[in-house]
Amino acid sequence: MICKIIDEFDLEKIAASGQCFRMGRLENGRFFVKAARRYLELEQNDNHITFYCSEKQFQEVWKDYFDLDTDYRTIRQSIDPEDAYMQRAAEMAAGIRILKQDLWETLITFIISQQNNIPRIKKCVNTLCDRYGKEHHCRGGMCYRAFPTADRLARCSEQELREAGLGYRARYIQKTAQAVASGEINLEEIQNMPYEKAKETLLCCSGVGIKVAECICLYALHHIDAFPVDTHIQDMLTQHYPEGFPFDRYAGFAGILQQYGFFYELHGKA
DNA sequence: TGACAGGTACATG
DNA sequence: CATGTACCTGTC
Repeated sequence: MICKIIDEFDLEKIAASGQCFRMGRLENGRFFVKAARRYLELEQNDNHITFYCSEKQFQEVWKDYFDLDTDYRTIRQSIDPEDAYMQRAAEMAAGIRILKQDLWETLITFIISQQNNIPRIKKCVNTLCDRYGKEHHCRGGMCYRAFPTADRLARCSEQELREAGLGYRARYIQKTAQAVASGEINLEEIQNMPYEKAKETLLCCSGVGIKVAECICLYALHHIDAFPVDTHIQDMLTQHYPEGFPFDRYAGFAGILQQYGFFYELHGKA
């Protein structure tokens, strides 16, 4: 285990931010994160964060995953002082990070997210992992399941996926898994594309529309100009930005502000 | 009880 | 191209 001092980092908020669906709190107060085929536990005391992994794994995996090289305090400070709504939202949501998640896992989980709520999204994702994910063992005997591969999901029938609780999204996931497994959609190429090109390519996947494509660009590819508009963000835009959101003013970090707004809209404005 | 939940595909005008 | 509608399923 290793300890780091990290500013603007809040595990509770990140777990509830709706970017990832396999992160949560354990009974002993620690948090766990399952990402692609990895598993991590961590603990927070103010800005002291304990990572239960090696320094090597922290450097190679988690530093990047949690976007620890980005200065979120400076970003918050660069919000327009006149923009009272965003000031409020960002203060309330401070500590959230834009994660850099596995592209394949993000693609599937955000197809699942459509017309869906967070508890059920989590349930669906866990069911997929339990049924089709490879089993891994940690030191200490604890075991967990990785997110299933495209090849594995491509071998599932639509009916099988429906029985995993996916509903009408089963067909989308079956087709998208097929497209990725066959190479028709090349995720490695998408990793290297600029934002607009990546978005356009993702839109070719069944079940991926503009909103989901932007979520994938933001939460997996780290294109922080991506700005997914869901029902909550639509409410925010209607109520607080009737003249239009100032994308020019916030160029280069609009996606982070979207995340602050989303969290603020979703988790009470008290 | 029906609307709604972090939308999308597909059919029309 | 813009608008309308069906769609799994659990929850309030």
